[in-house]
Amino acid sequence: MDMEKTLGVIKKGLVQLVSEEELSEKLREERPLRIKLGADPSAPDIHLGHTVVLNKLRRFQDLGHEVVFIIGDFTARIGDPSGRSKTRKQLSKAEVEKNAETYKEQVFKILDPNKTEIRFNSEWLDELTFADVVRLASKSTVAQMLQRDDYAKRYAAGVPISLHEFLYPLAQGYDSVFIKADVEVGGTDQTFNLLLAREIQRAYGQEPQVILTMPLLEGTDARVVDGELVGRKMSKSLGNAIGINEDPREMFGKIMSISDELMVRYYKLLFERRHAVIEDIKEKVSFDGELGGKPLMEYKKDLACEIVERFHSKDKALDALEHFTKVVSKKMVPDDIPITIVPSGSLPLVDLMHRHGLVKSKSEGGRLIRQFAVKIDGYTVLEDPSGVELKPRETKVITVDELIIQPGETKVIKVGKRRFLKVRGKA
RNA sequence: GGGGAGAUAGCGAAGCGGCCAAACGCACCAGACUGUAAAUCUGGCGGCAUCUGCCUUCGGAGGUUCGAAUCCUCCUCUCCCCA
Repeated sequence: MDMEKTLGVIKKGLVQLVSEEELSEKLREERPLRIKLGADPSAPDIHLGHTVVLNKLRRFQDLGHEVVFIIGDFTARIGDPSGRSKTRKQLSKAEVEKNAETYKEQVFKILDPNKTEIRFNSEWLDELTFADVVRLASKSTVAQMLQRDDYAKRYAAGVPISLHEFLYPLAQGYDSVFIKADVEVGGTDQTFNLLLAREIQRAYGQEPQVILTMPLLEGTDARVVDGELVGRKMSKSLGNAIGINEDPREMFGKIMSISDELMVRYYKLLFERRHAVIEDIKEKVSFDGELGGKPLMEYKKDLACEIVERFHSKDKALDALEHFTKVVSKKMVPDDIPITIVPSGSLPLVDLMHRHGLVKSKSEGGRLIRQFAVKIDGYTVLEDPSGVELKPRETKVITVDELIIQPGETKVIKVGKRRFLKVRGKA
């Protein structure tokens, strides 16, 4: 493959490249480059946001380069402050090890294991003496550290920054020195760390790594405000992430709940080759979803199917699609709810819901019944119809305090849209 | 070393002796509506009991009071200013 083409593949979809000249230089050496990827094992679930970077690494592997995957077991014990408003908690050694295992297993859903070298940074960071650390720290300044956005913000807002947090980017830079990284890829939130690593490498007499930053994938809660897509980055702790190991149906549902504009973004960042589709959808989004041909929702279903298929299987994707259509679109009861055997006779309903995890507390159960959120076999349950004015509704209404169930009889209790319990009376 | 400010439910933030299980916003849950588990609107959002009852909660430990998130003492932690 010629240089132009190779650069084209590498440059696709990235935000920043420092620098193209250095990269061409390295590529011309015609050796497998060492591409660094750092991972913090404090959040062991890889989500769609991570896959943007991982896909880029895979491209490098396909071009014959090797990925050095550094599990930051040492740095996890320090805590990475990236994009945080608070100091992260520190992990114990045992937790880190367990998380690292989970990480590896997931990362190879995308990366080629034969071209991946896995290292733990405690291997070299544990060896540093205090004098070494002081020397490393002298390579940077406080003013430099405060350039980093999240430090600056926290400092300005009076949110504490522990001194040890300044050591994190330094340690990460030292990782690059130790493994002799040629290239490092990260999200745009890592820009500071990536750049600092170049400085550190220089200070240690090494050729600085080329850095590539990828766009951050917005979380599922991103919305359009004044025509602009705004949203925080996908992150497990913000609760807006879709994990690649998540239950296929759950995954599917989460994708279906994203806004139309975000769908375009996902198509773009997760499936970089599908420009035609994107243009097609974009046009529809701007026309409010009704521009002949395929309805927008179908595109969203396609996206959901593709994503589920990528991380699970075609069968799982089809199952998730069917489940969604059934439960969400048609509001039907799924036919594969596990059956719970309960004593036959008369059972207090709220108790029953509580005991089998449909509601967090009995108080919540009572509230939900009052809000007409509980149905039994399709009939809405009313707590006390005598005092309540019945609104006309499509489903029939029954009054239940006690659920009466005969031996061998089966009933389905539904709470809200997607909490189900199938009970069968004990024979 | 000196001076000042602060710690409230998942988060942010009011309250500053009884009307406080504690305003409001976010998140979350439900209902309506929808192509959608989106947006919007409405309601809910400590637990147990269930016709206005009880128990746990406002950094921690004591104390004052008929009564404290609110006052006092000590402790722990944080921020700011000066040196």
